[in-house]
Amino acid sequence: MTEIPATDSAPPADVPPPYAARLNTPQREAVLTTEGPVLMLAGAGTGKTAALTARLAHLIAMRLAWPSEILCVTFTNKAAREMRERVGRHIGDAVEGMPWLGTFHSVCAKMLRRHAELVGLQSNYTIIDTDDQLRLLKALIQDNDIDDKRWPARQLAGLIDGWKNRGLNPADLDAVDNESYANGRGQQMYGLYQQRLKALNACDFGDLMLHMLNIFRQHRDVLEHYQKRFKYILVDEYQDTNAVQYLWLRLLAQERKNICVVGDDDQSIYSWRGAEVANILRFEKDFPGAKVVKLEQNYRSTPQILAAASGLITANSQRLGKTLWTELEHGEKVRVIGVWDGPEEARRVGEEIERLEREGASLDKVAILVRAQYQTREFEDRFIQIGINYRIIGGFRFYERAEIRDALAYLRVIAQPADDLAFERIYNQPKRGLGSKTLEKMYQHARRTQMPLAAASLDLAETDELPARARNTLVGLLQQFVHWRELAEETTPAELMRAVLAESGYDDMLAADRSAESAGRAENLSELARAMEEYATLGDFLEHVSLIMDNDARDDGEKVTIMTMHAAKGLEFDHVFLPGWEEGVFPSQRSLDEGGLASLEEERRLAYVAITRARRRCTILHAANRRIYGQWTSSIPSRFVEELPEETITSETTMTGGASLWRANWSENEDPFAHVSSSRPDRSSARGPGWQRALETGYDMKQLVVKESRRSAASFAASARTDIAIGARVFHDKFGYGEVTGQEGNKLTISFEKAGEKRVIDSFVTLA
DNA sequence: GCACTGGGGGTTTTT
DNA sequence: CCCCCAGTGC
Repeated sequence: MTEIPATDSAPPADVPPPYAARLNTPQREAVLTTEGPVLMLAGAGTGKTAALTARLAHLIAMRLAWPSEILCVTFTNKAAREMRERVGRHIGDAVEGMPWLGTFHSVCAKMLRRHAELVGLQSNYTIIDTDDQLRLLKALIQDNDIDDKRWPARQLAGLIDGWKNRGLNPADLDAVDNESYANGRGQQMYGLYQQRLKALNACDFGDLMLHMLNIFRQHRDVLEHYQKRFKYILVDEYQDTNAVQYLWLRLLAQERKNICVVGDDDQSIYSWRGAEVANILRFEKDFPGAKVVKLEQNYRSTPQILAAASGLITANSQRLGKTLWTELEHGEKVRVIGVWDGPEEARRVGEEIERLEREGASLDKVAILVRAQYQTREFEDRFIQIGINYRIIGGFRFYERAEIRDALAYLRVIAQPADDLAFERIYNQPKRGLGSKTLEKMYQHARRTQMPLAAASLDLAETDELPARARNTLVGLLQQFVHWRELAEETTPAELMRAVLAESGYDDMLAADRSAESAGRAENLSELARAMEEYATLGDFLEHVSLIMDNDARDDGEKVTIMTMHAAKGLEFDHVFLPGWEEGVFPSQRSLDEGGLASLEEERRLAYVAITRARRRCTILHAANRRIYGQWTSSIPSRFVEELPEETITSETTMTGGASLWRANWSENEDPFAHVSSSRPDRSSARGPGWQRALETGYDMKQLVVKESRRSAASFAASARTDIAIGARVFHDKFGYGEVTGQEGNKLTISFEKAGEKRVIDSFVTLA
């Protein structure tokens, strides 16, 4: 995160308290304006975390509130952790007494433990994750004879999440919402889902907020209690709040109005999961007389990087408007590099990183930020090949791994015998010969008797409903659970888990598994046990696990970070590489197809976030050809490249422009593309003289780019080869011989003799 | 109950 | 192209 600035132009009036000493004027204003609503508009890298933590320290140091009387909410555990750490540096151990510093969800979970009965739950309710949610919904969909092919559980889960994000209970849905699932069964299914959760004494992530909002709305006494308690409210990343969070905050802040929100409308990149930029845009209306403080001095990036990002974002229409500036000395311009294709892009980035290494840069300070997860692959392949250490953030998180979820499921059943979802997950894991037939009977019985699944199973095992083998197995398993429950009373959670893994046969299963992953799985489980050491009770641990799903990979050595732009928000790196700036990749095809202008503007904000992660150097790349889902597609540079102010960038290319220019400069028989489809690791030797000439004369990419990208897809088709027609027999380096069955611009559909039907770029084939 | 095969689908991600 | 799931066959 942003460092506190070392210099400050404004002289302090008195001797400032230590927490305010290094703040600039607007930062200090945001810290010292304790009473009334404050909107802190903090641009990227302007020290908002410093200001926020100083404000917390100030409130406590001035005795305006006890730590326990301050509500401070963030979005991620990481942000909460960092805040706690930094506040701790100012106020010392008192930070331990800040029970209400946390994520929206953890704060709500804590409140809900106290008031669970008001929404029909017990205080030891389970928080289920997406996986459980999907399994539950799937069962409900099938029970209600809805075709889950046409109406997948994923979709319903998405809709329900969306409704909860908007603060809507089943009864609040309008006709349109209701129609959006299975021809008017949205409301019904949402209602059934909520009932089922209640029966399981469980809630999903969305419920944590929604239940508390419902409680605040229906129980004035509870609301007033918290309104009185929280003398000051601080909210980080306010531009990311969704409707339910907004409503929740507004209720809490209504009484005292001492609410300080921090955010940057230009960094709002989560609207697709319910965040509403409008919340920050209308703060002044919601809280009349709000003090607005703008943090505009950037301490992170060079003027060039800042200017490039600022120039880009001005293309957006809906902005509060800020002008970032910096006192940092000039650095390098943002580099824009055009390459031929994806593999070359990865090679190029690899070379650049090796160069940085030679210059003494730490790999920890280098990041590759991509639009979508699939883009990471190319870099991973390349880095393995040339031996650059890297880490990929995202993808599967620790607690989402199957073995971890299995282990947790055992613990959940031990802690809460009524946790059907957990029991269903492990009743036959490791394999005990209990299958779907048995499960069906278990469920039947559970439904009839209104018992939890585990209890019903025990009951069932005492009848002749099940074959003897299944009966014995089931009884044995349930007896183990009785034993483990006793064990839980007398041992630590970590010890308990080790015992469970050993006694359940899970360890044996992994040991017997000869697959490549099994060793890693066992390793993950011991890591889990290690993580459990710090918890005193099983309940404590389970609560933390369900809320803290992050895994900050252990740091072993310097590594280049590869991650999505979304995941990079709030981080900074000396050197940032931004590959894949092509129409359809970034901005993503989907944002272009759906969502209209708003969605495009969100992509642009994402570009802004991405560029502003860079402290020293920022390199943007785009490729002329990319393989997407196995199909080669020619691509034009992203419109965002054009929108970068010309004076802030330098452009270079390893080609003389787009594919069409190649063709203009080169006769077919010299086949300038030969090197592309070759799999030789070093292709430089395959570059024709024209390639070299192109590099030597240094074509001005910028101009070529503009010309190229202003073309419509249709005009691109004009550059298609005229020597190939449907029915032509052609040869392709990779796919062999085939017959052209379709032609669309420069893309051919070819029925290959061996490889089947493929879509390829015309320049990749020769007439046979 | 388990191994294989074919079809479908595939942004961004936190809690 | 690759992964996941569902459905089929043993």
